[in-house]
Formats: sequence, C-alpha cells, structure tokens
Amino acid sequence: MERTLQQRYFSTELLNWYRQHKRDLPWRRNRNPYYIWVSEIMLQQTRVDTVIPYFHRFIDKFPTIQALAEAPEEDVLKAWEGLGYYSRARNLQSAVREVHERYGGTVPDTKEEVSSLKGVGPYTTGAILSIAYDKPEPAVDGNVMRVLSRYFLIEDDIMKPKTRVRMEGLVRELIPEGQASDFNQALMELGALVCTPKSPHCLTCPVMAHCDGRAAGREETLPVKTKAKPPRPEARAALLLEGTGEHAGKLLIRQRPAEGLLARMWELPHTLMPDDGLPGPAGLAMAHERLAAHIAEDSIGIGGLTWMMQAEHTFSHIHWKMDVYTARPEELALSLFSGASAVLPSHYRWIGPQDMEGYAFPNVFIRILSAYFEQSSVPHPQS
DNA sequence: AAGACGGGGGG
DNA sequence: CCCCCAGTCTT
Repeated sequence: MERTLQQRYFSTELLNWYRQHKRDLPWRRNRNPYYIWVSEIMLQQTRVDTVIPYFHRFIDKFPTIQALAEAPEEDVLKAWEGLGYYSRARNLQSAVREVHERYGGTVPDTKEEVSSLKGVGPYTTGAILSIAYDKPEPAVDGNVMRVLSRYFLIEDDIMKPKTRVRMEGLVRELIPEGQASDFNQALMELGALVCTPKSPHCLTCPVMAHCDGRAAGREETLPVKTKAKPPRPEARAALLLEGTGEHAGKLLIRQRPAEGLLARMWELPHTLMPDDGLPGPAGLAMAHERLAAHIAEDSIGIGGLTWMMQAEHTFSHIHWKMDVYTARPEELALSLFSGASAVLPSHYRWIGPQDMEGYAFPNVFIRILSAYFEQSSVPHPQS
C-alpha cells in the first residue's frame, strides 16, 4: 500500500525524535527477550515509574527463564506483591515453564507460538516480536491508540475491539523497513511523554505540523472512549485476631482460594456486611455477629470486638469500605476435650511483624497490618 | 460484547 | 474528592 506524505512524515520524524529523547529504562539496556517479556507483562495497566523497582527485584530473583521456571509459585507471587492483577504473575510463570520445556528456554519468534503463551494477548505478542526480534508487527496499547486517534483524527471508540484491529492495520503501514523495534517503542514513548491523556504538550511534539487532531482543535477531546462503570460499593468487617499464650504478639492471617479475586494471596479474615449497616464503632454489634459466624465455619471462636480503624480499597469493579476490629480467641472450655477442634485449618497462620516477608498480601492488608504492628510495638506515651 | 481482575497518580 | 490510566481471560 502506498504511504501518504502525512504518514511518511510521521514515521520519519517520530523515529528521529525517539532516538534523541528515549528514556534509559532497565529493559532497554539489551535485547534479552526474557527481560522484554517480563517488562511488557508488568507494564500492562501499570505505569513505568511503578514498574522499574519491581523489574529490578524480579530479575534479581529470577535472572533467567530457567530460574523463573524452577521457582516456587509463592516466591513469584511475593515478588509481584503490590503490583496488582496477580494472574499476570501466575500466567507469566506458567508460560515461562512452557518455554523452558517446549522451546529449550528460548522465547519463540513467531506470532503463532508467542500469542499462544498464557497471559500474552495481541498487544504483548506484537511487543515481544517487534522489540526483541524486530519483526514488523504492531504493538497497539492505550498510548498508541491515543497518539494515532489524534494524529489521524480517528473518532472510533477505543474501548471497542474493532478499533484496536483498525489501529493495528494502520501501524503495519507506518512501520519503516527494518525498524519495528524503535518505531513501536517511539509510538508508546510519544504517548507517555508528549501526547499525554490530559494537556498534551503539542508545542514540543515532533509531528505537530501534520497532526489532524491538533489542526481541528480536538487534541484534548480525543480519543473517543466510553466511560467505565463505577465500582460497586461493599461494606466489610475485618478481624485482627490477637494471639495469646504461645501466639502472643501474633495475628491470624489466612490464604485466599486459588481462583478469583486476589487468588492465593494472604489476608486478614473479613466478611461482607449488609448495605444498611452502621459504619465505624457503631457497627460493632453487627460486626461481631457476622465475623463470629463467618470464622466459626473454620472452627475458630472469638471473644468481644474492639473497633480499631477504617480502611478503604478500590479495585476496578469493587470498592471495599472496611471496618477493622481487634479481638482475642474465645476462651474455650471445649478445648479441654479434644485436640481436633483446636487444630488450625491449613490455610491459616499466626504471624508476627517479622513474618510478613514470607507471605504475599494485597496492599490494603499491608496497610492495616503495618498500622497494627507499628502501634503495638511502640510503648504507649506516658500521660 | 461485557464483566472480572489491582493499584497508583494528578488536578 | 473525583478524575484518569486500559491488556488479557472468561463468560
């Protein structure tokens, strides 16, 4: 297909700009396909500044395909702690194990093989093939769609899958011969540094002169995008169960199921509260009723509650508003009769502050646990 | 096509 | 405080 002047100008100027302005990022220091793969998975839904320290720690712990393939899954989850979308970590290790076994540890370089790896969709397939192997494949992420929708004044809704397909066709036309790696990275770099979601820096943009969106005064209103649904609110009560006797100074945590939200992460026991429940200390009676019943299913008894703090956490689709209570295990006369009911179910643990490094927690529980251990380790000021 | 799946930054 | 960011898998 014949390229227009506007298209040739775009590719040429964008590449020139990128070679002068590209950031020195850890995964850009060589062309190790494994590094590029790890970085692209981490960069899904996550900004560069957040990823950098995770990337360094991850590569330090799992320097090669083989090292990651042979690592315990819990170590991988712990290395991902706080980064979110934890299925990315599980899928990455699963796919790395497949590359280790089926391809002898070499990341494949065909579209069919790469796109069949777990956790690798259309964007990441193009990113790996182009950045690691310079194959002329499009890597269309949100940055790319924003840049192209503005430069070519494309008003398609970028939330629709069809739009991504159209953008991929456009990128194929734009990739200069033999320069897919730099060109795809240049597109994303422009979106990250210049053609930003709000207040784009058009005056320093290398392609402003032929930008149709800018010419039409549409640079602030493109891309067209349907709004996401707001997260549904959920009131929850969480429990800081304070150990006694041999568990003094420790708290009870548990591991989540293998599937679904925060799969296999560790957490404080917590349970759903009714929508019309009272927030804060006023909800104590209802919280005791619900938490006691909830945790009794695992044969754990609790005494009276004390309200400690509120904690909020927003996922894409749920907003947790949690009231956090402390309690002691129930003084149970029944425990004299049998050992069976006194055995803690296997997905529970008693942990002290030093034990937190051994378990992967979602951020909301790190905040609560840190607040608790900090407070309980500091002597109360004399009044 | 729509929902599930985390977490952070900026005005 | 409300706004934004948006890849892949599952249903």
